[in-house]
Amino acid sequence: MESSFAIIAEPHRRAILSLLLSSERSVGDLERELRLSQPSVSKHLRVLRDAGFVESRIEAQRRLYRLRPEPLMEVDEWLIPFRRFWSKHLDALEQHLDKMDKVPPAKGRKKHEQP
Amino acid sequence: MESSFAIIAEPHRRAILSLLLSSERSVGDLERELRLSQPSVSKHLRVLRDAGFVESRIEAQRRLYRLRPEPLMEVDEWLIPFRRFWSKHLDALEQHLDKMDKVPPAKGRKKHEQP
DNA sequence: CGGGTATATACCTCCGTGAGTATATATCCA
DNA sequence: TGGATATATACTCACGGAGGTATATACCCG
Repeated sequence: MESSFAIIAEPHRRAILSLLLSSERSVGDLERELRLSQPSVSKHLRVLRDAGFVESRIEAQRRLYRLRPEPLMEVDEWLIPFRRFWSKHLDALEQHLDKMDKVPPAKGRKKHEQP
Repeated sequence: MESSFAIIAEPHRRAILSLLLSSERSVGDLERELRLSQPSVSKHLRVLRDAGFVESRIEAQRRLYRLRPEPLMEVDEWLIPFRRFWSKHLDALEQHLDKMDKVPPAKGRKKHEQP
């Protein structure tokens, strides 16, 4: 019951997902491409599969893993209000930076601003 | 130098970011809203600030924290190729959006708001 | 100045997790 | 059938991170 966010916090798992973007791969493929031990790859794939990020099909002794969209879509949806936020504020930010660029810091003296 | 993904893997930190969407808040505000000890809140804010997710301004003895857009934009960018991927799987997309839809299905196709 | 408030830091503990080695399971082929 | 290949699981270890308590720091106001 880990959140999708926790799942993709792991760099190797993000790498796996990115690799699977182009085509499905076997555990051995990923092992070589990630330069990680086979059990580690298998365990990451287990986590990803339990969370619905990937699914596998069997071909002979191999298991071919491929992407599934749903969990990352949840992450994408969590970002929606933040996208609204930064599209609202980016203009103001640019204006602000622009002003800082032209006007030297003339305001009241700056004290310790290191919280 | 933790990745933005690791930062937002922590549920309390995501909660902080969501709260800051509506308005800036002091540590005490967040402490009450999260029901977390003050030092824990401060530590999460420290992590968020070091990673650029928030910034603070001083008002009397309080520190008011507000959102900064950049780090979440990086996350958003990482998702771009995956969005392309799942837009190829329109069936699953429709299913998912239908499930998310609060309004009972109107006749025929529905339209979903999208930024 | 001194007491009250607000926040940050130090220190400790506990738990989860990622990595590795060794082993089990499964499938193919000669 | 037996050996080779491919993947999964069991077990262990070490490290980091999140939480709490206690304390330091900073600012306000009477």
